[in-house]
Amino acid sequence: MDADVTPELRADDVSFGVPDARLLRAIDDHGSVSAAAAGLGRSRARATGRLDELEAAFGSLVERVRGGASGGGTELTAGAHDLLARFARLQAALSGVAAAEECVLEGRVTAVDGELATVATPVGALRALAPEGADRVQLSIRADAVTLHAPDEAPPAGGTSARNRLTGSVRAVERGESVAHVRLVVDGEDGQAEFVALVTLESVDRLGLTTDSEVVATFKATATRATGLVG
Amino acid sequence: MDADVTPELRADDVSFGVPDARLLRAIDDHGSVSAAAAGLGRSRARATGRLDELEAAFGSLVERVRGGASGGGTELTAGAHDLLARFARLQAALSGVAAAEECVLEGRVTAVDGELATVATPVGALRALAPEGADRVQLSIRADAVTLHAPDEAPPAGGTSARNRLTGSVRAVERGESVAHVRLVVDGEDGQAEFVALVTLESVDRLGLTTDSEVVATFKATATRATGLVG
DNA sequence: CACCGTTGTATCAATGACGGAACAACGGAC
DNA sequence: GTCCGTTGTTCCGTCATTGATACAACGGTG
Repeated sequence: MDADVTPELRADDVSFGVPDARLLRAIDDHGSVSAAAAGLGRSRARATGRLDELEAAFGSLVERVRGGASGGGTELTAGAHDLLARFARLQAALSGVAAAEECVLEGRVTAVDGELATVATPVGALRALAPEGADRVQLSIRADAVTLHAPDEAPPAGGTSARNRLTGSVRAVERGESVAHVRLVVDGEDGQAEFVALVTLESVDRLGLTTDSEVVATFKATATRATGLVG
Repeated sequence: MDADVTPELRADDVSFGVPDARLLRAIDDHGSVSAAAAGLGRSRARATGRLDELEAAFGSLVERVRGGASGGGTELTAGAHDLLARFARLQAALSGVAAAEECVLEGRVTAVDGELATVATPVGALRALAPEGADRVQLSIRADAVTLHAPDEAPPAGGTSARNRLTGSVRAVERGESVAHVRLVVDGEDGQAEFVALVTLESVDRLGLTTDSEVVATFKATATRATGLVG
């Protein structure tokens, strides 16, 4: 089972999505709507109409010329480049999240302050963003949100904005080409949990992480999400 | 302009999305496909067919009974509950990312090691995950990925897996109900950048953050995304 | 037995999205 | 003037998706 995500940027009830980004990029490559549409296997009339629709919501995206030495053509505006850049950032961020490994913990909400909740879990009380009214929840802590520290150099609680902090031991270091998944075992009074952190190989080496190493893991409350559990 | 996201879980070329989650939840609420479909304004025949399709890909999701004291009915299996829980986690994580403020920096890739790149930016060299072949890039650093530290208590570079570290000063603290956006100004040799971190009010108070406070910001290379720039 | 309310199954019609096709117009080049 | 390759605009036919509808079957209840 894989997670997939379809990103969209919305303005005035019009959504800019993957096919739209493809169209703009093809226009940039070919210099015309005709060639772009043909290259994408789309009808030119539809592509033109879509550009009109997008422009009505997002502002000027293309400059179209009919006639001339080359017969005419279409170029992207700076606004289109900005929109494409923003879309690319969103897509990269969302794809990264969809692909990330996570540690899932069940827990009970014991205190609430606005959207922030304190959740009792097998490995202790953790802070997370939670929906209103949730009681029994699951916490998701993604591998790219977990920072690892050498135990004697971990930041003191009062000196950092990372509100969650656990001590555990390394169960495995799975090295990739330039990053590694570090799997931790954290023991608590009410149980045990396995965490995973995605860190650079440089961090693995600098921290001297190997099986059975002791390590401190920190992660932000504002990057930790709780969702309600039913059934 | 708002970012929107459509999450999906995929298995065997079948995608489980928002309408599917709605259907399962309605079945759980009503105890029958008939009532669920009616409540959602969908055709029962289609809902039944969709369940068949989803079960073929994701395994048993419902137990259906025809006849009986109540005429029959349908209940969710444990597998369905697990699927819904996973979908909820994915949706929460993606929605959080789509809604997060970001700091965007333009830069140039100066070194590459697998998917990890070193990028020269106005505020110095930063580490990020980058697509292959990118030269001129934009870095996106989300507010929920930035950890703030008191300058005298920031973790030393060798003792933490957070590979990016900058010193800046607080320009503004925008307090919400339980979390705050802390805006930082970071000066570099080649320019200046404004960062934003999303932290709890507790962190603001513990770190004593106020306008002009000096602060150290750290963020992981594996949570920092670079995307190519054109045009 | 009839009735109830559900599930199992099949069919029909409507709708929206889409590509294909075609005519008109433009501004250079020859 | 003709030709070229583009844009501007309109219309047609196809296809996938969907809700509505209807008959059959089930297992209790009275």
